[in-house]
Amino acid sequence: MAARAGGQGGKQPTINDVAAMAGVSKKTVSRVINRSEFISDKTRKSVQQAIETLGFVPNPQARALAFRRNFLIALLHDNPNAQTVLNFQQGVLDAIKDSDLALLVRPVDRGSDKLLDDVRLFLEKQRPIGAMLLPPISENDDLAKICEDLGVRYVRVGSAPLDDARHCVSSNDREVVAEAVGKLIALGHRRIGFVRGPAGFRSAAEREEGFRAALAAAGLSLPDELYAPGNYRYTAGVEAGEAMLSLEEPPTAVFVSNDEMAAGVMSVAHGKGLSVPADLSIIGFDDSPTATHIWPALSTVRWPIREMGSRAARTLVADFLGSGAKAADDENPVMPSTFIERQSVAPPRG
Amino acid sequence: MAARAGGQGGKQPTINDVAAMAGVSKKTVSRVINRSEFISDKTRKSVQQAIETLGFVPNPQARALAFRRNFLIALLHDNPNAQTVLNFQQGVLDAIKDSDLALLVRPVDRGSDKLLDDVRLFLEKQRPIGAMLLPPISENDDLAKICEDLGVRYVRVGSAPLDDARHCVSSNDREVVAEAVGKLIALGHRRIGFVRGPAGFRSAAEREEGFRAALAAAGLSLPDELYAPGNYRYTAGVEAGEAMLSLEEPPTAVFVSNDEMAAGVMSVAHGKGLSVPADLSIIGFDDSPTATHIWPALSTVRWPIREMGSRAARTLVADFLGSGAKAADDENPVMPSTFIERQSVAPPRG
DNA sequence: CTTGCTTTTGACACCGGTGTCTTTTAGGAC
DNA sequence: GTCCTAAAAGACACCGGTGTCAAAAGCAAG
Repeated sequence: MAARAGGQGGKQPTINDVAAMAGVSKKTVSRVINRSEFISDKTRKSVQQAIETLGFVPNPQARALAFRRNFLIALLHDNPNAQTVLNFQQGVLDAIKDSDLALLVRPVDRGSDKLLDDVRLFLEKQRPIGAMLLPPISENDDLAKICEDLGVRYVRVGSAPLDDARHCVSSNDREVVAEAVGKLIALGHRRIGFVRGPAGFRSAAEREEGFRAALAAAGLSLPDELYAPGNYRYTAGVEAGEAMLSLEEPPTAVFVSNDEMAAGVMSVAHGKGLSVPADLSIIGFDDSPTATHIWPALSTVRWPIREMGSRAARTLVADFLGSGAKAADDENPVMPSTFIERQSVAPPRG
Repeated sequence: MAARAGGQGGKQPTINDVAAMAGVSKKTVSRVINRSEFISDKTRKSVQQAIETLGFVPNPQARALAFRRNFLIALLHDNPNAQTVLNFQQGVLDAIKDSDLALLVRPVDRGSDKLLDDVRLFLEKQRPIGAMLLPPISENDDLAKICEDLGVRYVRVGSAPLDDARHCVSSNDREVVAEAVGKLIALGHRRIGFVRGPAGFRSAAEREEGFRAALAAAGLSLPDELYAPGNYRYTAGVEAGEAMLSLEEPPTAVFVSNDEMAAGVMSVAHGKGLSVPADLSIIGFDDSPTATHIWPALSTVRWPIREMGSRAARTLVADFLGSGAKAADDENPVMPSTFIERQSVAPPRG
């Protein structure tokens, strides 16, 4: 009973059915499907008519076999953060929902020494038309090279340009961080702490550079005790907060490299009876849901990850469809991050 | 240059290469790949040897075409919450990472009147071996029926059993909520507010029933002003909090149907200068990252979504592999949620 | 050494499309 | 009307596997 229900005979119509109905060869139908230009309008119309009538949908597996390419986009990530991945996914799906592409998700383990082999095998098997690399694995040049070798288009997502425009979508973390920190300085803050992201992450480095640039521009320095390492996790924020807020002369403001760690710093402040923002101003990064869920709502930098997802997908699709589609080159691959002011920033006391 | 790099001749070995090397027919190789039992040990070994030597990996597209089935698992969801979806994904991936299945993600729009057609078309095209339905769309019986019709195995995920054990993985929200609320009562709370999830969500109904059961067991009633509708979003929590905490006689504790809304209620409390938990105890649901990011850390019910993902995937795989694999039936399809005590609960004042 | 099974293996068509190359058709020039 | 060329359509192999059914091989019994 199962799998045999439905229309006439219970099977999907195939290209042969369409060909028979339109009175042409299957190759001609194939040409219509693939929008070949060597076809007369008359034939095209009658074939389209038949396709319509039968409700024909080309079988993707067969096409994949013949094309030696699957109509899929692969998303490779090492889950830096659930929200980031899902927002990105959402952006990708926004972009491909009207194409007949589907999204294949593949988490990988950047720590594994089999990383490269895993990815290569995965791409060889699935043969997607394109792959998207999320940070931090987007920073791995070997992965990009594998894609190149395998003829899989790819786009790398990062906090700063990682590759040429065809292969990269990035944000401008550095500038925006500098801008945000500039505002703290303008408010009168002089002792400003910094909590860094994990070593080896380009985003962490970019944010640090933005931070330092802002200090430098104002002639301020960053004492060692106001600099904390971190790993983008809540607990690192807690540790950094505990260290800095126990100082004899604690900072009046902190820039924290992501929202999750910022939440950790804020918890410590609350725990010590400090008022945010009156006693301590905090700025985070990402504009994750956490930023608005905590109290007071966190001033942060909105990272346009969903838009980057759409953009990355459009780049792949345009590239795949060839010159016909609007080339991606005329779009700027740098998507602006923006500083969002909420309630966690105020002038320093006194 | 691209796509032609690599080993000898630059192409993947095919089943024919293996057959030639082992001196058998391709059908025999196919039998080895598919673990057919009608094969002599001697032949099997020599074929496996050849497969090994050549590094042969069967082409999934070709198999999909011949099998009329893709080696994919589809995840259908209507993004109830990013964290939920991603955790579930993670669970699925834990379970399938050693099989040669891949995960296809498909968000759908439950509001759309084309929902059923969309899903049907998607499944007809992709022909995954199985599909997983996340709440709230898992509650839609028509979707399950479509899977059934198309011969796609499916698993529905929910807050209570939605289907028979082969087709469902669920948690026991009701009991655990009752348990959690029971603890509030045991601490001495008598005026306990409730913030509900969206209408039409089974999880919302289950949690409400658990809540009411706990009150009933203690002989307490739920006055109208302590009952707030909600939609699982932060802002709904804020609204509910504003309404309840402006009452002349505000509740001393609230059970909120998810963490995100609980964060909203907590913000309002902070804004009104109320201390949590001294003035107001709050319990949430989900154990999302938000629960630990806010201050004070939220007591909540941990919803085992990742485990449910693994379990759902294992059910599909076992079903697919047939009787050979451990049948799913001997596992209990109800995964226990657990109450987690953190800092947002205390006895009522005075 | 046959005979009669059962177990293994192979030949060949087929899944549903696309690539290549050939043939047919359509048009324009003469 | 004939010839030539470009555009359109078709024939057929092929992508890399699996299903079906027939043939070959293995083996116990006669």
